[in-house]
Amino acid sequence: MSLPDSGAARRGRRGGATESRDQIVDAARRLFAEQGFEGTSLRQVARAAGVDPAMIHHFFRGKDELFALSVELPADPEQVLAGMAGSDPGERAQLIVGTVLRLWEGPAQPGLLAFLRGTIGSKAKTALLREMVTRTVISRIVAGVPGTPDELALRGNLVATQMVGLMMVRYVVRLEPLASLSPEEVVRLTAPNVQRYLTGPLGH
Amino acid sequence: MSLPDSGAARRGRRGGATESRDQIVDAARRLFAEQGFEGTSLRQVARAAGVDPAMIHHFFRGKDELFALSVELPADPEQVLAGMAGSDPGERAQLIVGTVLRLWEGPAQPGLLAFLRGTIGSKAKTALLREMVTRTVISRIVAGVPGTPDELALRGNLVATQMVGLMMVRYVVRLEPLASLSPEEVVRLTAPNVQRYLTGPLGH
DNA sequence: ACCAGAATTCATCGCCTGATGAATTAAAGC
DNA sequence: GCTTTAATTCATCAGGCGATGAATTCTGGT
Repeated sequence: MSLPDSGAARRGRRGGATESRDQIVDAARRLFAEQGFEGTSLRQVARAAGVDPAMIHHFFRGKDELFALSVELPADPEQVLAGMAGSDPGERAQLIVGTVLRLWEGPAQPGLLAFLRGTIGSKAKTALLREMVTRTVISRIVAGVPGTPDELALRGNLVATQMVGLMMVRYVVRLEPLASLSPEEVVRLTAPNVQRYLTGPLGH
Repeated sequence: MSLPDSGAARRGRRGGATESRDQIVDAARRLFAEQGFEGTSLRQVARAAGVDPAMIHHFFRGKDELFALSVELPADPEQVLAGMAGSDPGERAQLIVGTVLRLWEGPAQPGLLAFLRGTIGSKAKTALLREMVTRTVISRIVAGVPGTPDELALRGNLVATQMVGLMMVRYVVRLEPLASLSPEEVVRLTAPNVQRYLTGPLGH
């Protein structure tokens, strides 16, 4: 008797390799990307991962830690932006757009979406985003570009408008036809304007 | 005995003019803008409005309706975009950027922020945003621009990247110095690139 | 073979959520 | 002044939330 596996999971450690932790992180990444931080419950994550909700607290300190780890960028910014500072400022736009697109087209996309959704959703978290973007991203993008510090800060902001807008429209809102274009075409279409912000004349 | 008004509000209708409904909407707009839809509870809204939580259900059908009404744009898109289709396409960029900035600098800002935070936070709601942007905004922006329909759709997308990016960087993330620039300067700096997307050559 | 420790589930806690219905009070209509 | 209607609060519901602690079962080291 006692049908061995009638749906309800048995208690205690499962047989075979242990992969629950990864499944939790994967499910969390996906759900955070779709619904944001507040919109996603730990029970939802556990259900999607095929796991008991208590497991999440076994592996992580709580929802915040799970979010931080799920959203952790697969490649750290310093590495992604390596080579930026050394490149020719006069041709850097293609590199910038290409790098951003390569990042988003790869496996980091769910994490990046989760990061955006979770971050933009609350005022407090956008402050962290601002710091991070200003210090680690923009500073590298304008490195080596001629101009006063004030001017470079402004040029960095302007480049950011175009890149942020591109990410939002292509990956978050997914407007067509832009969302379906090949990365090469997107670079071709947008890089010239990015280059003008970076090294062209400011204003009309 | 029975201290007449020791903090706790008495039951029944309040004296004087009735303004609770407006206070609820105002508080909701502010909180939705700061914390997004999921991150804001009705009890929080009621507390901020100085009102019992049940009032919200007295005036509105539920959280969704309150959100919809709080976030309702003070001016409808058709009115804001009036004159767009009739303007000279060769000089339209200044009008576009100026219109967007004027809208955001005015009293609509909290509502717009709430709309963005609430909308971007969830996948389902971005679908509605996409429809609305495509049908009522982009179609008007490219009206009268020469080109095939496919080309105009692409041009509209590209204009959207720049405008969305500008809104995100200036009003949501608030990068400096861009966030503190005068609207005129922002128009001067960004309109040329918008104009290229609208009527200039596509690609390098 | 044994045992320490990790993985997994269960039962439960206290709290907050959105929502409802009844009771109370003031305003408006007549 | 009486009656109807709207505004306001209270008490309460069922359900979901994040979290915790104990019980159970497997793995790995020795």
